[in-house]
Amino acid sequence: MLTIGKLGAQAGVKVPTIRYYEQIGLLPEAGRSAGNQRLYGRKALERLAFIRHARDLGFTLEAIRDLLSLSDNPEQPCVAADAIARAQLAEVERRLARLTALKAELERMVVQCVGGKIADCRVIEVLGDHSLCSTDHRHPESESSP
Amino acid sequence: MLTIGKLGAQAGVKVPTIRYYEQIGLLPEAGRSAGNQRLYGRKALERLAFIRHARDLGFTLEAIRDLLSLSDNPEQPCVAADAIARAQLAEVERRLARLTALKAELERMVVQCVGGKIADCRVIEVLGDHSLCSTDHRHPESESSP
DNA sequence: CTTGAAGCTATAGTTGCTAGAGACATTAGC
DNA sequence: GCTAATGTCTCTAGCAACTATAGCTTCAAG
Repeated sequence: MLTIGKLGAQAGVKVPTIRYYEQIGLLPEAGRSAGNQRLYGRKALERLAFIRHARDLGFTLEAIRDLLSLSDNPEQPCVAADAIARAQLAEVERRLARLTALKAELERMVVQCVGGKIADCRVIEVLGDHSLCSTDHRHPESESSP
Repeated sequence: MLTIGKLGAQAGVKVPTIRYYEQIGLLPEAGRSAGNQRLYGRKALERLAFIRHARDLGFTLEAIRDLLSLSDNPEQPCVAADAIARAQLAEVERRLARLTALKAELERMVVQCVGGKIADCRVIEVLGDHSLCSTDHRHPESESSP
């Protein structure tokens, strides 16, 4: 049996994060020791490693919740899991495209900066005037995690 | 003079977001009409467009705060602005590298899925066992906005 | 003059954690 | 056996960067 600290160390997840996952129902409530400390077995470790790995791959907690409930029913068809993974892949591809455009624009910006006064600075100037941009990097369509 | 709605429409920023920017001090407090409604001039529009553009390029509000105060002092040297832009470029490049690795892993995952039962699903299996991965996509080093 | 859109304030919710306070449990060294 | 150092407990609040809601007032068109 593992205490929460050992579990976290083995799975690569911080202790408060584990408690948070329990709180939102991603992990089942752990058994407790005589002194009220959480104790975990191998199954909990596997489940937490699954979550950690999926987070590393950028899945949201909501998607992970679905994937976990799928993995809890091994007899069901796997189309749903496949769909979640494909959606995540599509999301990653959209972000890649967007970041590539941003990179190009930022490069243009810093390359043009010749290092004089702010009044002559291309960085400030370009930020103030979108028409100086080459690509259309508007409409952020959510850039967030991850 | 523009009402907050017109300003938002012109700059491509939602009305509550403008009020939020004012609240956190990114925009100065706007003048008010007789009926206590905010009124904006050309300068406010330029400043908001600057913010919007920088957000589109992924700068944090904190970085934008710095860029704005730089642009308010046009006689200062522009190294600071350049540094902020370069830092943002480096950040974008790190995210690109990471997303590229994620994309490869996700592709491997979905390609291997043959569509049977969950018990045989590669997606679930790979998520449960990191050693099945080809790349080391661990240590997220903050994937967040944008 | 009325109606509907747009504005106002203030508060709470989102995602995925992270940090802190103050109290109890466990373990290592002596 | 004792003490000190960790580790764990609960609870609350905070982060970014907004978004949404409620309940009100003001404005512009017909």
